[in-house]
Amino acid sequence: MSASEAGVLLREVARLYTRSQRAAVDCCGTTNTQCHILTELRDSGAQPMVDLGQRLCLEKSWISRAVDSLVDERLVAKKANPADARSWIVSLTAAGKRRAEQLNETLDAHVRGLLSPLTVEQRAQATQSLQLVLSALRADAGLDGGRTEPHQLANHARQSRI
Amino acid sequence: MSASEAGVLLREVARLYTRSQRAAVDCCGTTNTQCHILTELRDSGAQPMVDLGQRLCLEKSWISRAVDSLVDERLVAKKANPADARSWIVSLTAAGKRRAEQLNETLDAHVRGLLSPLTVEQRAQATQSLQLVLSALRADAGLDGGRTEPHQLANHARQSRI
DNA sequence: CAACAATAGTTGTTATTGACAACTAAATCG
DNA sequence: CGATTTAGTTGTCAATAACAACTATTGTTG
Repeated sequence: MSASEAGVLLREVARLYTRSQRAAVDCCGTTNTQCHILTELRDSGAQPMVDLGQRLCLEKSWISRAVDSLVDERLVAKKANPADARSWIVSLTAAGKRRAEQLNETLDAHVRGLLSPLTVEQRAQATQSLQLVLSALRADAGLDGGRTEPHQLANHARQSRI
Repeated sequence: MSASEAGVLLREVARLYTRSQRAAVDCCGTTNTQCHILTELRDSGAQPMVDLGQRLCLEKSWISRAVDSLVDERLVAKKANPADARSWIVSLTAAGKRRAEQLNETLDAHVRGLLSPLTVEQRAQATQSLQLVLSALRADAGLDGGRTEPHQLANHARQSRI
């Protein structure tokens, strides 16, 4: 289990889970990222799009379109931000809240099913480890200046123009 | 850390790592999936496309195009299968082998960097857990009849040849 | 052996995820 | 006030992937 296999491991896990998850989410009539936004709004409350983008480490254009699609489905609402006329406050509608709950249950059930072959201890350990990996990924994606490469999300700082 | 958060956890890890990895792989001039195929060929040797698809849990059409793109780059070669005129044996070229090595080193280094904030024990635990999660995902994706949904990849009872 | 079903691979089409660039409008700072 | 930064929108592009329809072979069965 040398560290030299970690690359392949994470890669496979990410790829296969993304696929697996799509099927699970599908059944609620929602796509993966919509689902993310809903969850984020549920957990962090109403917020402008920039915040949403930063929290999810996603680009503003992507957020903009994803949010619009959710607005079309009446799952979220865009309200004018009294503090800044350029920005919208995005929030869950009642239907959005319901959908978010439903999605979360579905996804949790999905993962529970997925990990059901593991023992209780293994599952606990896996959850713990995933948490650590997630923190590391978050740090890499947005919060430090990613030595590996800039990535445009990792900076805000430099990259002013050009 | 109740199990009820596992859904969000895996989801985030998968999403963020996929993104993070793209940047790492990019620098070798290879895309994520090409990278997968190269690694698989390196690890399992020359094989027909069907096998490749089964091993990676990917659809034949996707494999077909991805392999073609690698052939265009002279990283893999398609040779007629003497045992079956319908199929090609896909193998790494010398350049492909080199690229596969390079990619693996790059990805491993990437993950090592990513997980460098963790302690040695945490990393070991994470690797172990990821392995378990991966097995679970593999089982879900292809090898059992996926109670969640069939998924069309779930149907290869035997691996006759090889 | 001929008819037919299954399999390998190709091609066309579609959807999702996401980045980047260019733009508008509003905010902030000197 | 003017220059710059920021929030969001829109357009375009690439990667990832599934599904369906098709060709060509292979395997099976009456």
